[in-house]
Amino acid sequence: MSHYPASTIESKWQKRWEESGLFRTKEKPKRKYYNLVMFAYPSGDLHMGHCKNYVIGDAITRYKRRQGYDVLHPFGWDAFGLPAENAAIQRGIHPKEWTFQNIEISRQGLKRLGISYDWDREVITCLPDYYRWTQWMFLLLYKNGLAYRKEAYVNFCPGCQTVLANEQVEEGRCYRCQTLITKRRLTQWFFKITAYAERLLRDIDRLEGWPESVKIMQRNWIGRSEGCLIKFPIVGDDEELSVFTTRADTIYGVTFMAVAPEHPLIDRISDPKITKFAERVRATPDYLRAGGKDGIKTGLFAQNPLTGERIPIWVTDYVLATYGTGAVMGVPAHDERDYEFARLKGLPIRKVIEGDAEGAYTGEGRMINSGPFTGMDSESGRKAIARKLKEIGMGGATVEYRLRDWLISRQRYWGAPIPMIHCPSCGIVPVPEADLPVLLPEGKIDFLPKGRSPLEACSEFITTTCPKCGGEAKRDPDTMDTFVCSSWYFLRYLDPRNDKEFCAYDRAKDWLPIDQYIGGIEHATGHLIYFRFLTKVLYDQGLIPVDEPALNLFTQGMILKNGEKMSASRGNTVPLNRFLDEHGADVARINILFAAPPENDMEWTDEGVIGAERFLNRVYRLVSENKDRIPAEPSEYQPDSERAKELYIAVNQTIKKVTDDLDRFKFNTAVAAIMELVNRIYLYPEKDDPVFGIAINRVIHLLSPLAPHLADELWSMIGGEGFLIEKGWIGYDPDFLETELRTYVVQINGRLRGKVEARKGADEETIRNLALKDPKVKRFITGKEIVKTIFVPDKLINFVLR
RNA sequence: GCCGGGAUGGCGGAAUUGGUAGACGCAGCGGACUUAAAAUCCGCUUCCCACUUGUGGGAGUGCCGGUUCGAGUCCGGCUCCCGGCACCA
Repeated sequence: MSHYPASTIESKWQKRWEESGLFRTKEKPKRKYYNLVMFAYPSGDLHMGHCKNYVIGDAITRYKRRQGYDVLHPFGWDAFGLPAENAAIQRGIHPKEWTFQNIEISRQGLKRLGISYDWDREVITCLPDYYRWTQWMFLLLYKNGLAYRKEAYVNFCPGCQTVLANEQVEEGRCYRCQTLITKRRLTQWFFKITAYAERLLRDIDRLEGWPESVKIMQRNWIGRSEGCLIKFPIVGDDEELSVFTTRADTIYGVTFMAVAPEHPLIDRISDPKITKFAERVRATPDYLRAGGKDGIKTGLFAQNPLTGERIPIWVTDYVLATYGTGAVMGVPAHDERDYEFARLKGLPIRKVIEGDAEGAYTGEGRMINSGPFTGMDSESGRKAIARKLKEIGMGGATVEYRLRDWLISRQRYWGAPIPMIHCPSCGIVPVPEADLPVLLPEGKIDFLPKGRSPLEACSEFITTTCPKCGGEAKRDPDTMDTFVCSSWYFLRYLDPRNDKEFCAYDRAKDWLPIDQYIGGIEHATGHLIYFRFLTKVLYDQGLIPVDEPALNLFTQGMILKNGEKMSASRGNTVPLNRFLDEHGADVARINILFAAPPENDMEWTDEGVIGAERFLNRVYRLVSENKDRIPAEPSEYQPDSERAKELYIAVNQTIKKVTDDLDRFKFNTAVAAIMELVNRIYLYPEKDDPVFGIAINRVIHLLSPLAPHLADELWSMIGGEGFLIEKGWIGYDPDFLETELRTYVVQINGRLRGKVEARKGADEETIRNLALKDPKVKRFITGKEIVKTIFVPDKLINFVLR
């Protein structure tokens, strides 16, 4: 295949773009458009699998620029995190050095792809200039009671030797290394995201430009559940056992109480049999606990607050410590799990809701055996019982969420140190803001993970003085979850060199909210909740003007190779640099945009590359062979022949189609439309007809957001000035969108039987007469009666026969 | 199990509001150019049947049924695939 000189063209234009500062953001936007792609972990082996969101983001940026927006299109690096430390352990290279090498490689790759980032605003989360403000965020949350320390059973990854947030456990495994998660009882820092659960849930309704799937995932993740808190007094004790239930209407059917082995009540029992059982279950990973049913009597009894009945309390392995109160009321007749447990342990089963089912009847119905509530339906029974419980001070209606507080401590080195000091006399003291950043020590560190932070053994870091009393104290040895760094990076782009604030309010006002956010759907219940949370906190503090960060979200699919996600460990990557050497950036871009709708996963194939390359070659040839016939700035045009008019209409239709498609992220059909036009131009016989040159000129324009290097090259070949990104987006001539003559479909009983040509806007009579003249139609109609005629203007006529 | 999303030629996919199913690309077939090949350009290309060989007929968008003059599109029931959650009380 003869190639157009892609690499010459691409390096030439990349150099020119850079020299002219083409992608530098306007300081004061008039018509702002904040276009944000999720920043990246600098992995060092940049391959095609990484490129899809950059290519999409770039196409949108260039298109919006041409529509007259002042676009902010920044990029940065989510630069803290485990792989850097693992590299340090395996290869003896310092995480910082490894990270910066990778950033350099990746940045070059993105430049070679021709992505229009404003590199002046690059942020790198592992630089003190950045993590200083991550630490500042921590202190802000702390001051507002939203960062706190507690002892809890937490997810621990034996592979990474660190604790993890709920969002980082997938099917019982670590999201990074897939090691099975175990539980550990540790004192850790949490962010009180649950305080925002209701707002995070409610405001999902305002995210009109988000994919429905992401919104549903977030709603489920937050997991709002309306129910009732019920206090069961413990017999012979001042304490009560509180439970949460959505089925208060079944309270007369309680035959046992079940508590999680982590429940504080267990600590007060000294029976070694019970303690041993609880310990054993606690040590069992969640994934092994799931589904099982076992338990042991505590010997304690609770009292039903409505009936006064004595009910045995059991420790069980099936009650979750982390949901509700860590205890449930056991209603075997109406809950499958309680039923299973009761059958196993021979506990009584008491029906209190009418209804038939094998095992437990979990539906609603008329209440029976329920004292004064007997005869009510479930729903009114629940209300009445909640009211009653509230009246007697034993509970009442309440709302629970599945969402847990965000555990942000990590026992790793390569992260932002938690800016807290532990003083033997003053307790936990925050580092004064003026002392930020708390710098990560760069001396000799033993990175080998041991379940404790490597920083703990680094005395130059750990030993400090208490800001309050001046006495000797210790720093918190843990670093923050990298999702803390990534929950506010979109703000730093707005004011990246500010050393007084994380971002000046005016800058935030200029640019927020994000107009378009582009990234992977894998962040649906992690990053995309965290960054909404932090936005709300900052908004509540009056620090930014919006309480939702992004109005529109686009989640792109993955690029696959051989049906699998590209990754170095699978050995199925298409390395970026080699591909760019062989085919060029525009071929990569067109292939990515054309092969599948952007929200779908796409398979990277050699055949796809061939198609993209052939197309761009065809365009290049068209322009280079007809340079002198193509005007850079076409003047007013009126077609002077039927043929010319047809092509001119196709040109205008294509402009409209591509414009509409780009507005809706339908890059694949936009490319197809341009291909179609190019095919038509190739078939146009009269090369000296002005419409021929005009059509090619329009192709160059339409291609500019998608294959920008080639477009600028062709633009200069035809004598165009400057860069296409600076030109206004081309419009279409509404007078030439439709052909005068069109094909009307003739149907008989809804089946296609013929076609007739007629003028646009022809009336039913005309079409009917034409249709009835058609010999084929005639044949079908002969001997039958037309009982009804359906006429759709400009489209079809349908005869209903009997 | 629950909650989403999906199923269209040999393949990726298109069809904006119920109105010509299969745009565009790949692969395949045929032709032109060439000493030849590659590249390029042009044409054909859902399946089945018929013959007069370019025309006619039939079937067809996972399966079964419905609504409608007309269904890939709407409704009911199912099958399979993908994603999320998963003892959430």
